[in-house]
Amino acid sequence: MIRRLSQARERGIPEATVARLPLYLRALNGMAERGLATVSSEDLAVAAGVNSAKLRKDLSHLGSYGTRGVGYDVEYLIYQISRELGLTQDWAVAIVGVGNLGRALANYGGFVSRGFRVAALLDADPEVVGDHIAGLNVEHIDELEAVIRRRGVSIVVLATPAVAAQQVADRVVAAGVTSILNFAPVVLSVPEGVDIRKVDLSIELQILAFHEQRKADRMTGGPAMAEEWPEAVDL
Amino acid sequence: MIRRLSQARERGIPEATVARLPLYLRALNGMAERGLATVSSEDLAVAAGVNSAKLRKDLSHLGSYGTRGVGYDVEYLIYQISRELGLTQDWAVAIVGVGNLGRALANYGGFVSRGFRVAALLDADPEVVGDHIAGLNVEHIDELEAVIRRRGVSIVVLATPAVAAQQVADRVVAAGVTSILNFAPVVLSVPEGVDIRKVDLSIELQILAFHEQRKADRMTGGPAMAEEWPEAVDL
DNA sequence: CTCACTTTGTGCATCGGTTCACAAAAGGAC
DNA sequence: GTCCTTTTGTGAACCGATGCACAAAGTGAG
Repeated sequence: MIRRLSQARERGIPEATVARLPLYLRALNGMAERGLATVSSEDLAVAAGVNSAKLRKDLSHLGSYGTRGVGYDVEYLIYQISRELGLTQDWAVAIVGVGNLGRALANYGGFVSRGFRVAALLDADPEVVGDHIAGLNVEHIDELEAVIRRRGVSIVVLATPAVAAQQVADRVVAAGVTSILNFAPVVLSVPEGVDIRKVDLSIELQILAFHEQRKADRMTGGPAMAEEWPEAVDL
Repeated sequence: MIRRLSQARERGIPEATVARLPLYLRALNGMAERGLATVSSEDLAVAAGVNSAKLRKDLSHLGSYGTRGVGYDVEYLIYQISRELGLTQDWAVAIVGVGNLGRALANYGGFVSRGFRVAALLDADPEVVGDHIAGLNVEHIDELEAVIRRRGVSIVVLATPAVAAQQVADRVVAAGVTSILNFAPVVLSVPEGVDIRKVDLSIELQILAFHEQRKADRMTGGPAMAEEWPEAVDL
């Protein structure tokens, strides 16, 4: 089963594909646990909640890892996707901000799943510094740069209040980190080359509300035609 | 300042635009607090972290609310976006699953921001049922349908373990809810017409890891050419 | 070997979204 | 009023992603 670097592999996997690979990986892991040896694009697509043509095109960007008439070898595909995502190595993650959310993240099992290890918890509040959470000692934010350096942290999760986020981000970037997962509801500004992903609960809710309103409007026959300012509006 | 339903407004705002409106809204609220009366597309775009052409096109889907040579009236635009997103009404949200994450969400201030109200907390564990969190009594999951009905819940946040998520989703949908925000790492299957948004910490990390690896590869001059199975791989 | 069947990998048309670049509109100076 | 400056709103080119539909590649039966 020798494979060469096919024409499809010369670097450059579409962003949309990258975002779906973890989904495939999760579905495949479930299948491996249930003892399946091979899987068709159709079955895997259903498990991952996408259509099979898209799945095949996605996988084709990694290489030609399927067998026509048979499907994909589950273990082999798990390995290839893991390698492509960089999960065959160990990533040290630091969580900054140990409020409710930070605590939840630290304890979140799936976090540590494959390849990731929470290596540090940091906070500015002397009240929580020193606490033991998920087997880790909460350290003071002053230690940020030292901790990043000493433990080889390459991904930082920001779970601070909104006002502190940019400041922490600046320090983290200055310390050489180029991957940030931001839970604070602010638009971070970082230099070229630093990747930021944002998770924003409030935005997700607002998008849902938009569609929910749409559905309600459709029932009652269009919106209430209130295009203008209402007579009294609280500013 | 009379405005008619311009040609642009006949229903149908692009999904990508909807996803950015909350961002604009947040930036505008900050500006309103700082007392700004009007704002140019350029300034607002910078504050929201997008480019100004995109911002103008997005806003043009809502109607023609700017003034050439001047910009947008901050308060008026806040009102229009809020109305479009359905934030002028009050949405009752139920959180199912009061583990670390559910607790964090219940206490999350920005959650209640504008238009949203946490109306119920539910869990299956008798140990946590009855607890008081964020001013609410945690109720037993058996009460799910009754609570949804009685309190007019229209958006449900799933923060349950993965194995329970689909089951809860089914019940929630059967109870008439058509908007779900899912934090459980599973692909939910729901009938047509039900909107699901998914927040998945582990997937976000994996995407970051992919890019981080890319950056590292670029430094060291390409990947290690390990196309094949390694000699020994733990399966 | 041949034939029937399965399933991958991909060329191609299509679609939605982004960006450029500019005409049209508004305001202010005089 | 005219002219100049600012800034919006949008047509049009572009770009990436999606999905169809099918040839190519593999399996298995006879």
